[in-house]
Amino acid sequence: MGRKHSKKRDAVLKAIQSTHSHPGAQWIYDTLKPSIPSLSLGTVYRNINVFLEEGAVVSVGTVGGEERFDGRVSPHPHLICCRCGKVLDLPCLSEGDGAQAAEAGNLPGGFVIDYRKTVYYGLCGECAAEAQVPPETAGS
Amino acid sequence: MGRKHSKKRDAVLKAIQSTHSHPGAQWIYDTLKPSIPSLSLGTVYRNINVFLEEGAVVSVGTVGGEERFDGRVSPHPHLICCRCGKVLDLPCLSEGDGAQAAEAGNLPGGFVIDYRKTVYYGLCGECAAEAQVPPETAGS
DNA sequence: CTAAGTGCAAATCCTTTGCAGTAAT
DNA sequence: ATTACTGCAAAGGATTTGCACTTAG
Repeated sequence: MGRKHSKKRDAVLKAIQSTHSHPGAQWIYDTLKPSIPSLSLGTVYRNINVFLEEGAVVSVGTVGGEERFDGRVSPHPHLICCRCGKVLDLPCLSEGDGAQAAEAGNLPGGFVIDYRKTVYYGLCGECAAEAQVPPETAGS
Repeated sequence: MGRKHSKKRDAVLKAIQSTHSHPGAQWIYDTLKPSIPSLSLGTVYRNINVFLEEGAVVSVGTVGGEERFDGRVSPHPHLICCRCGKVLDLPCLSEGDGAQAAEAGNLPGGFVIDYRKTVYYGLCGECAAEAQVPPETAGS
């Protein structure tokens, strides 16, 4: 139970917190590997799970089969680009705004809500632009 | 492109639409296998992907590593039990209520929203009850 | 007949785990 | 010393895919 200090764990957490890219495990590994050559992917996974338990990191969800994380743990919605998989924050909206409505009642069979996740899907700026003129289909 | 008729495809769709359990591929396979012994899991997966493209089915998200689907395609929030993984509908709330706010503005870099997914996490009635008196820790 | 659908098994991909060695307390 | 942390590689589980065969149009 008692947790010991670990440079690698610190590095993994810092990597997650230092980016807005909502990274997956592989990204963290690739990013840290150059400066910590002895790092292994298994350690990245193990430490991510530690952070999730501690609440130091939250999961944004799964994009293209890969779980993505966020070091900003205050509840806020996310935008996910269906085309490139980019994940963006939507800081303006509080995640709590609608939760009350649901918590107030109408919940099936005594369901107790803990937290909410809201994700908006669509196209990021770049992909929206490129979608106008598809790569190969440069016709029209 | 032209799609042909397929009894197995029909069966998979009906299976998804006939339940409120928001099934995963394996559940669909297990459910249909007895009545269609020649069914294979690969076919289930292939057809699910067809439905997703067509919009006949939507993905609720990934629960415990498994993707879960919903035959009710009108946007509505879901409840997911963190303990048993059960997925429930929250039919009272329209999924559109908050989307406008986000679509109105403040979107980073020209992001274009297509649709939204809202999921509430917590404990379903049964798990909330059982959580009071944990299986092994029958103390207190 | 031609193209789409399917079973089967192998292949992928992401993630977890067992074990033996390393590091922190 | 004791216990946690880690590398490595194998294991696991979900999903996809190639290929030969079947079936719908």
